[in-house]
Amino acid sequence: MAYTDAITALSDPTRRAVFERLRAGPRPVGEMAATLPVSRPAVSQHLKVLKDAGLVEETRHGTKRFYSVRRDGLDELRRWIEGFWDDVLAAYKEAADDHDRSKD
Amino acid sequence: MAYTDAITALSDPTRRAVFERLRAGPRPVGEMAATLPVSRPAVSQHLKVLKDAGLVEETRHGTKRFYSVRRDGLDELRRWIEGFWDDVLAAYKEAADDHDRSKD
DNA sequence: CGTCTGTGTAAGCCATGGCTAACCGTAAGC
DNA sequence: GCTTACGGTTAGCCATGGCTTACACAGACG
Repeated sequence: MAYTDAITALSDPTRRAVFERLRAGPRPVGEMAATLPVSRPAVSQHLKVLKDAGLVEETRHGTKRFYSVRRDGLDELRRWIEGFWDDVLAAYKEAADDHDRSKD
Repeated sequence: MAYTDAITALSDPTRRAVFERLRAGPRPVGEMAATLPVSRPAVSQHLKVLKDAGLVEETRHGTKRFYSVRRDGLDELRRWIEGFWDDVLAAYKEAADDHDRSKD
């Protein structure tokens, strides 16, 4: 059920903004909070949710903590969508075949 | 910003359950509500959200309304994840390269 | 036309959860 | 050992939104 945690975590706009900050690589909390319209504790809370959802991981360097995207977490979500996508295409194709047969 | 609507719509468990019912093809509202733990109006409301998010489309047959997955909507979400995924891999590779260079 | 079937809509209740402010813990630098 | 920098945690407030019940509406059928 991990992909559901990922979707839930990414449903919040602020949390997506936090996550987007990690697109290009690891970032410390304070740096991200400085470019966001919410307080640092809020960012910290969002990072906790992202971490619990398996989308993010933490690396400590002294008193700083760098957060980065956890690729396995993102990949689970990716695979769910691919699977859904495949099923939808298959159902669509099957419906088209049925329609073709009905025309005989 | 359409993929954000898709993620927001899919963040609710019940709404995901509704959406999953459409994996294998079009379904009328009542049939879906019968296999879900919520009332029919609730399902109707969820379908409205999914429709507004571009994830679902409606086809009327007499008094019945068949809902089906709208492929364009799902594809937008798919592409966002693919793009994010590519960026993360690129950032990871770049970091590895930097690390290699620093070892000279 | 009446009625039954299938569904959307409106009002109101209540739980979830995101935000801030205040506080606590820990590593670094002197 | 103080102080400062960097962040996680808690308490409490308030908006969002999902659910049900009651109502409205359109097409099929006699």
